[in-house]
Amino acid sequence: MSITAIKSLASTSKCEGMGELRRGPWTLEEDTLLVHCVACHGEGRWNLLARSAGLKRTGKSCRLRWLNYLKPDIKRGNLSLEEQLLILDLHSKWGNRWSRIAQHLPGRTDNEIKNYCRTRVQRQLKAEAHSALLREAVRSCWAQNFSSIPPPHMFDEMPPWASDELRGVTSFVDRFAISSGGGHCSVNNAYEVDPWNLAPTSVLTPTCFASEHTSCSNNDVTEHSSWSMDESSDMLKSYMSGAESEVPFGDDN
DNA sequence: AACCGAGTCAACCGCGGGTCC
DNA sequence: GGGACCCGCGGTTGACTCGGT
Repeated sequence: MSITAIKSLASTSKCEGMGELRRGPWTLEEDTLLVHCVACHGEGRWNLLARSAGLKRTGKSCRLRWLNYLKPDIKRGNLSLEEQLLILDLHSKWGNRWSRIAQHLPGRTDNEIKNYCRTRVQRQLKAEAHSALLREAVRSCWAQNFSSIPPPHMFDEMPPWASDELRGVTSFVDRFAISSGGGHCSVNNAYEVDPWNLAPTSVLTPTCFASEHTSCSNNDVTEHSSWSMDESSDMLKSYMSGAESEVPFGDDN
């Protein structure tokens, strides 16, 4: 297709009246036109480039389209584990400096990394909400079965006065949370699948404890795919009685 | 088959910094 | 010095897809 033909297409497609700027998704014709113009004139001077190409787009829009989608060395597809770990690492160092992080991941754009992290953060927040749900459910379970022992803060930050017994239960809850994470994921294989799942509160299944029957399972307890509320409280009781080994899952760490 | 909610991702917006006149 | 313009960054939006019901 000649450049004239492309220009003609771009100027007539869905755009009435000269001077009106097009918005929304880019058409194939616009993409082709932009690629051609960048090949001729190079990157930069985006407003000028947009005008000279006859594109009814802002320079900004052209730049974004080129950098995030049309540039030849853009990588497509899922992020590899190495890339995910690198993002995790760099994000912990630099925070939301997406472009800076992107510089260390050849072929990945800041937009892509930003979207990736946002998705993870949302997932994390949800998981934390689920975690709160679990804590509340266990709290309620506790209230029914261990009413003689005050439960109020046992799943929050441990107060100085907390007994070793209470600390032990917190440990139990934490281990439960980790072990039940991601449906069928132990901590180890969750890490292999997705390093962001390493955060201890990020791996709860939503239905754990929240419904009448739990649906927790993990690699260590394949035989225990369904625990009732009673069974859960039994587990708490046996744990409290010092029979830690009876808790039906091992230490994933 | 239709609907709905969650997840994904391309694109837009606002702002700040740099440069040029 | 300051106004206009350009560029890049990070935040946000909205369309689309897909899986579950």
